[in-house]
Amino acid sequence: MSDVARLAGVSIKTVSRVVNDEPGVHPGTAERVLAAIEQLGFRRNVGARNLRRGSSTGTVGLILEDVANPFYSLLTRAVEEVARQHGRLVLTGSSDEEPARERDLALEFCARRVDGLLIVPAGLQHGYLVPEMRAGTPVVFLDRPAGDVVADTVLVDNIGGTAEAVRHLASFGHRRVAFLGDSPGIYTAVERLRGFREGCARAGLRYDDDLVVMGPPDERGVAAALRRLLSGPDPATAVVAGNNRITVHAVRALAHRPDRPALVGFDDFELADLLDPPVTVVAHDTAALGRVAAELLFGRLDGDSSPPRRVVLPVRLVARGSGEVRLS
Amino acid sequence: MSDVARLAGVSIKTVSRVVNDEPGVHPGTAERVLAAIEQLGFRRNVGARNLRRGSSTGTVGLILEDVANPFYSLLTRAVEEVARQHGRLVLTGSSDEEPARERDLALEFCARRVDGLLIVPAGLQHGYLVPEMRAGTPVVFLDRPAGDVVADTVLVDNIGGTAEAVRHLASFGHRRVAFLGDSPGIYTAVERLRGFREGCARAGLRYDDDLVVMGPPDERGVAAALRRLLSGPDPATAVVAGNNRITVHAVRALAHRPDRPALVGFDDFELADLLDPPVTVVAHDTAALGRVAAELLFGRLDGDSSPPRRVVLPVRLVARGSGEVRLS
DNA sequence: CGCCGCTATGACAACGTTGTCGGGAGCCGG
DNA sequence: CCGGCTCCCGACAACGTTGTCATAGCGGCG
Repeated sequence: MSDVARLAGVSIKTVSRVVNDEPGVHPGTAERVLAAIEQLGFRRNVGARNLRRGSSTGTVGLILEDVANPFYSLLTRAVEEVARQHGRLVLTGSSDEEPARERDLALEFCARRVDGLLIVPAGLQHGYLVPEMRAGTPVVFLDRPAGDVVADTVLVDNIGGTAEAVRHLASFGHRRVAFLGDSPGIYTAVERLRGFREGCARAGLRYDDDLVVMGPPDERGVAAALRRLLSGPDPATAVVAGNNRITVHAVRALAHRPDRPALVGFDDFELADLLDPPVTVVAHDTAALGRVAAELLFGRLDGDSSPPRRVVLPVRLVARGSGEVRLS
Repeated sequence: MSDVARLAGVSIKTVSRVVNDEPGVHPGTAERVLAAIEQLGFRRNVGARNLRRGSSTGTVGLILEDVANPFYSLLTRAVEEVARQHGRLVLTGSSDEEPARERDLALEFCARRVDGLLIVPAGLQHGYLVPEMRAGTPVVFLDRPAGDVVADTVLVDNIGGTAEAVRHLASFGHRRVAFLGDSPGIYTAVERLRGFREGCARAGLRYDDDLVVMGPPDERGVAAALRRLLSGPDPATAVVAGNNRITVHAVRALAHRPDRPALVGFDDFELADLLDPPVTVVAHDTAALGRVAAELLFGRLDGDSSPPRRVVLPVRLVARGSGEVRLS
């Protein structure tokens, strides 16, 4: 900036005025300054500006499990869009479901003075955020609530969704319905399992521990679980898959089996309608999840200081075929 | 920081020393300072630190077309991973294929003094980056080269890939092969069209303008194009789809047609193997694209000042069924 | 006992920017 | 001719941090 000032023959304060479109600069002077800026390729240092003004850094942080997962990438895009409307940039980070990594990312973001944080929690301990929140950084949790801090939270109707999936399957005559869930450390996995039990109870199915498998959604694990669930004297005739990864792995594992069970997946996914059979899912508006969370965050940044809100977005069962297998 | 100093009964400089693990602080003093830091929830302001030290901001910028597209989200994840290994955070932004938006994002990133930029170019003019690059911000272009600046670039073998797709289809007897490409303003679309023509020439097929449709990859457009290509007196019997979006839309449009053409898509995508028929694609290592680009960038940051490199990653045809329809 | 050197600490300036304030030049009216 | 006003502009401090340098205290050694 001082280079620009020297070249234009003015003080740096005048350069600052021009850069900020402040009034009270002679047009001719402004022109000289702009020419100097152009010539030197000057770009204002936003960091220094924020330091001096004590103002917003114009960034928000987004922490999720894995951007490569289409569910989260949709969410990322939605957040980015709202951020753009509010003139903010987005710092993203994948936690890989590791609480320590989530924590490191969040604290790094805070050290960079993000205006706010959007977090898909990887664990249940978020006390580390308390000082930051007290210092004025709003935090919104997405998809899962935090274990031990009160803050805005946006969820989908996990319980209602899986319960509905069970009801749907039971209405086609299934009595042996299995549940394939993510690791029991994950909130949504536990909630969906709860919904599953609730659905069983309502449909008058006997809940059977042997029909539940919880674990990380890798291809081999899902395939092995399915082999077990579909064998034995009293095999499952229908499966509820607990999230998009598990559903996809299940579809792949079942592709060449003659005795395919009925299948309903949680989370919609691209091409579900083109598989054979098309996959019935409990769908929700993923983009809305991100959008609502981001809008809550920006509401806080705009001064909304009402008590923390918990928003639960509805789900709906999309019947496509894989879940409508009538038990003979 | 001065609050911490006051509480610990030391000067801010000593606090700074403690925060930075500098030697020469009495253990007892350090302990008092750490206690004060803990009590006040103090977190160092990285912005101020970078300002003073004139050092790296510890962030890199990534600009691509749309994170929600699985191709780009894979790429994002790969970049993030490399960045993490180098202790950097990633600022992301979607350009939506609009040059102005790409430019705004890039300049915002530069104003925030990112250490480097990774860009999937949305247009052909990148002169706006010259001052930044001269000022020392390394830039690496991914997936497409920049129009008018020389910089590191990582591409996939677009020409070889489509040429191979045509060769493959021709080997099954197809003579009327169509090409469905993205908008002609996009580098990869043009390159892949070139590869298509080259493939036609090598396979002894007559190149026919009527068999080429270029345009934005929306569902309706792709469906309409396919209707046209597959009708008339001399319809196409095989189709090369120019990218993952187009392939997916094509699969959907063709799903319920009796006269399905053979299909080869560019870019692999999840579930391609489970569709009916499984989709033959020209695959490449998307994560490697991001990884190599990011590594090039960090190489520059580590002082590599060799001439700009252009890396072209190989592709390979994955035959799954949709492309192996022998013409009767 | 005086000087050296080492340890632990603080005062100060500077990073790039902007808010505050003060002042010079020009103009007007009295 | 002078007071006051407006228009432009610059000097200076401050944001939170760290590099440089100075210094007080203290033990050891000749």
